[in-house]
Amino acid sequence: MKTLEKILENNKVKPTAMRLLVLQFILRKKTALSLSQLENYFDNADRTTIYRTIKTFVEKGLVHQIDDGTGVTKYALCEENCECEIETDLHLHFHCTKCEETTCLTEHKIPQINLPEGFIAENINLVVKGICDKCSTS
Amino acid sequence: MKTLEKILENNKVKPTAMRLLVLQFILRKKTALSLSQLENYFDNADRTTIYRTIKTFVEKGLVHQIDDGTGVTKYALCEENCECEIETDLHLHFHCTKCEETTCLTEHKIPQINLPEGFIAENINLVVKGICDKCSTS
DNA sequence: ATAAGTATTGCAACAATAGTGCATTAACTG
DNA sequence: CAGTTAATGCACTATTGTTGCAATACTTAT
Repeated sequence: MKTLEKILENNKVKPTAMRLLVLQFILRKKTALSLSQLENYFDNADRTTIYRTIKTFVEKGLVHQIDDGTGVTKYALCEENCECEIETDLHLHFHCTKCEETTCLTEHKIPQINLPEGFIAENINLVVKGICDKCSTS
Repeated sequence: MKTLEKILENNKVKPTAMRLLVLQFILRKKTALSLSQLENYFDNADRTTIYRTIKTFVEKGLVHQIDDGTGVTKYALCEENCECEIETDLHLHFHCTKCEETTCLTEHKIPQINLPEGFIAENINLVVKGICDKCSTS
């Protein structure tokens, strides 16, 4: 069990108070979260600080950015040794239309995609929308 | 060769001047386009009218909406008898990072995706980013 | 310990996109 | 032609994402 400080230091991010709080919040949440969720939670903190905190986390490879098709960028913790940017490691994301939560399905890699002649793939984003496990059983 | 009016009428959209112009523009473009592209092209037309025109087209199944990961919604013509909303008909979209155009790869269907227990898929969005055929050969 | 430099934070803006409410105009129907 | 319905234009508003700059806090060399 690593401390929050350790996690930040391992990713070469200086552990400031705000960063520790944001990291703690992300760690607790199982699903991906948006900037506005963070803003609401830390309602006495500055919007810009949260924005830049999360940007730092993304740059340093602590969290990855998710475009789940809602028009709002979501963020979720990277797995250890996660190589989000490498094509073969790309997993798919699930957005529940009922609870509106976005989940990383890290075990579900994106299948091989064939493109027409001349098209060169650099990055793939696959988002499935529907009802998540929690919502389908309740 | 259908007239513009016919296309609109077939989709139960009243053919107004603006709608005909917008449809003509969409038909000419091979790639998906954004609202701001339409706004720039019809620079003397009202933004709201264009906005509502395209919304009408989406509702009536004339065009489909594409989330290409740029944060800006794109629109492209549906194929004849296109059933965009039906899972089996979903094709993938390609966004070129060089020319920034988004293309429908209608021939490339989305492969079967396996989800964990309890997850129910309703819709799938697959966007590949990279270099398109035109940009890779020039 | 202190001065100088660097990193972080907070505040105030701005821009783009998406969307709504309402009045006006155009089109359609009896 | 009057009355109704649909479409348009204008004026806003909200949200998200983003930047510039000043104020603080943190580090490091002297």
